[in-house]
Amino acid sequence: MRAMAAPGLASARRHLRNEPMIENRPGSVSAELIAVLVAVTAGTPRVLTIAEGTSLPSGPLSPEHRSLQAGTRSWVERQTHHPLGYVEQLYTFADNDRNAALGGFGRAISISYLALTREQPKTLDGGASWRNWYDYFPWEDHRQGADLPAPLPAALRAWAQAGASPAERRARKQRAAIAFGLEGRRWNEELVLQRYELLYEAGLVSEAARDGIACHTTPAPRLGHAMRQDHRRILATGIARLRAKITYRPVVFELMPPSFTLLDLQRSVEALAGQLLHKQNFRRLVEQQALVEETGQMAGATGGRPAKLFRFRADILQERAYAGTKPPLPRA
Amino acid sequence: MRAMAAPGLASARRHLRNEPMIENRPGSVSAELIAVLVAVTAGTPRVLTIAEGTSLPSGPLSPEHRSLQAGTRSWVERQTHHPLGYVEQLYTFADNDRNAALGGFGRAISISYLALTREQPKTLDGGASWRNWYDYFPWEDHRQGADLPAPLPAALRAWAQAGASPAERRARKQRAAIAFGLEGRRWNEELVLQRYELLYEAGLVSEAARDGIACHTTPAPRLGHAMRQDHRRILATGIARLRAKITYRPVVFELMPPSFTLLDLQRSVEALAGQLLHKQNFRRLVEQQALVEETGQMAGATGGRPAKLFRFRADILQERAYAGTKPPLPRA
DNA sequence: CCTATTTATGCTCAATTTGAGCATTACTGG
DNA sequence: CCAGTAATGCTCAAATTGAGCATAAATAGG
Repeated sequence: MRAMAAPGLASARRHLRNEPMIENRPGSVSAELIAVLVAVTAGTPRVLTIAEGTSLPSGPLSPEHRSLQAGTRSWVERQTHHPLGYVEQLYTFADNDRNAALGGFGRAISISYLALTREQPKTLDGGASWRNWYDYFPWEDHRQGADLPAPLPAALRAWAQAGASPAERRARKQRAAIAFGLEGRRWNEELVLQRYELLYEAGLVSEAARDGIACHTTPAPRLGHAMRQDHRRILATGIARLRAKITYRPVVFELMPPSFTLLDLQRSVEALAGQLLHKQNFRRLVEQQALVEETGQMAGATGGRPAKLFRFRADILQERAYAGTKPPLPRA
Repeated sequence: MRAMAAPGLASARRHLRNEPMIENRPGSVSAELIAVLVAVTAGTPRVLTIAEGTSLPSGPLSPEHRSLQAGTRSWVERQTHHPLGYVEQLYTFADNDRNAALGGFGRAISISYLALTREQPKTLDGGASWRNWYDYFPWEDHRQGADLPAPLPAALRAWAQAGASPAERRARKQRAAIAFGLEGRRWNEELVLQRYELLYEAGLVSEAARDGIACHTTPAPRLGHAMRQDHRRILATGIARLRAKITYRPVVFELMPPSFTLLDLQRSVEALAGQLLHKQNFRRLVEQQALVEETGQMAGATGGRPAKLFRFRADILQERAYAGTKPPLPRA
């Protein structure tokens, strides 16, 4: 054991002494940047895709990029022709399966970013399109009733029953209950990734079939639109991160137009969270946090009493973006 | 603009069609894994270092690693000779400055991980050592009074005053106030990275001097121990993440021995948070969350009334680790 | 044995925060 | 004028949080 420890430390120290590594370039990989670019348009959360909605936009990391974030920013801006408001690193994946895809050039690393914008008309390059993210995750939208898509409850039961041992069956059952808010538990909108991964393991999404994972329901349900590689998993990661983020940091603002009504703002938050919020409490929260101020103008035809228009307060926003807000923005 | 957009999309699509990229291997980098390995021993939060405490352990990503996390796990375990409880990806950095350090092999990517363990006696390889993390961030420990290290308040004022324009001076002042809880604001223990970055920009840490950043205080204070490259920034990222995490996920448990008193547990949380907690409220929280159960035994000489020993409840723990806890664990 | 000291543990209380709902106001379209 | 639809103002009870008082059970020293 002791002897085995040496190589790791040794090469770490070589780094530190600025000596180049000779031994066949260990750690050499190719790197690509993948973006989960989100906008909310007309109350629908949308994500930028390419290849008929089957891929997230991605591009190789290039030497001229000053930094990873700058790289992401630069080529996403090239594609969408407008600046990104908010960019945040999501996760880094290394996929051994991609060796083949890269012509034997060693392993590939994908560094994914979450970015927020407003959708601009007619700026997309051919092939790119905005898609409702609930096309990929229909079970995540609880704005119209909390019912899961039809085949899900039975399919989850079948999966739990297919466990090899009683202990595994119990564990599966509990896991499904937590993830999907079954058995009297409440739905937790932040468990997007956990739900996707469970469905993958249970063979209920096409990617699982593609990767040779069995399903215990016939005919096998294939929930939501599939994506190539693990892009849907990355999208799930992005959605989960965004849902968590809006509860403690005022990032919704990046998704809103310069002025908006409080209901507009609420609808956007609801679109992201996939859940409806209590209107009066939402207002109370927003107002008490003093994140917005009246523009003095009123919104046109809302269908009822006209609403005041608001804008964000730049000063407060900066502070909150930096330090976060104490009281959460939404809450089921 | 349109024309420029093509390359990004084109190479993204090439990925998707499984075509190898020819053009001089764009995106080829070397990758290393860096670990922020944390333990809490005798009420002190400690981090594993190498090279006399000036570096975090790091090693190249190697082809035999199944995944990034497995890679981190494997060589950290080799060095410390015991299994890691919890491993979580922290952040991925690409540093152009490292080109030289790698002998012109192109850019280097560092993928950092946060890992939690208990310190085991005598298992370290030569050169590695556990260090109190407050050696690197003395301003982060508020357990004995909330006073900042002596030169800080004046140095922060000097930095704010050195802003080029009135607007910049105001912005700097506000930023310092938010980060360090000045001007009647409360200290936010999660802003570890923001504070380190501010001190770096203000020239108040050695790394800034190394990188040629000016300081507006003489003699220039050099707060805390320095580390090589950007390892101190990575450590700050890890501490910030851990401080945030313990408020909504029961990760402290990875740092505790099999049985412990409630005060032991509280001291560990306090060590991480850098702040003291109200004892009775801490108990109330832990008990109400039902995360622990009595072992039936009592702790020996505590100096006063003997305390009950507790252990974690495996069942609840699993669930919480998966879904998170609603009520936060500590709270200033 | 008695006392001061130290820590564990049980319990109370007021201030906030949260979740939910009622009531009123101000528009639009018949 | 009336019905329908939102916006907006307010109230209320439950739950959570922050702080402190009181008591119990040990140890060390006289």
